[in-house]
Amino acid sequence: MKNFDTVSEQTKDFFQRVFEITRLIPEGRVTSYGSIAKALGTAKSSRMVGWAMNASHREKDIPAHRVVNRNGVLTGKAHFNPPEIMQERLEKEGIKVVDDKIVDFEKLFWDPQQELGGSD
DNA sequence: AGCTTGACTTTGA
DNA sequence: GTCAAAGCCAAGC
Repeated sequence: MKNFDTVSEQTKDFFQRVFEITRLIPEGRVTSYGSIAKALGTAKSSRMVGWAMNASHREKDIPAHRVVNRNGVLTGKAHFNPPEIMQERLEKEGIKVVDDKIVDFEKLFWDPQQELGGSD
């Protein structure tokens, strides 16, 4: 098991921001890597967000299962402890998942910028 | 120092 | 609508 202690300080800090937003995701809601990345101002590095989710395993309260790709597909399910956990947790929160895809994804989509910006 | 890989996104055909 | 390729940033070998 590799620790992310080898990553740069800047990257660690980046992870923390991703975790912070991921923790803000309400139950029954989901978001995409790109949206989180954009909320952080690094929309181009959506991969880095996914990478950060890998680091989320060393955290405990990171609802990484609420984070999917832009298609609403559970691309990262294979990276979970038991891969099936991701879908199970989503369904437990009231989210329907069919063929590793979230049903009504656009309706369940949660935009982090909406919370951070507070433009209401 | 250079090439490959990765929980992604966007654009072109 | 789907498929292929490029862009992107950092880590691993």
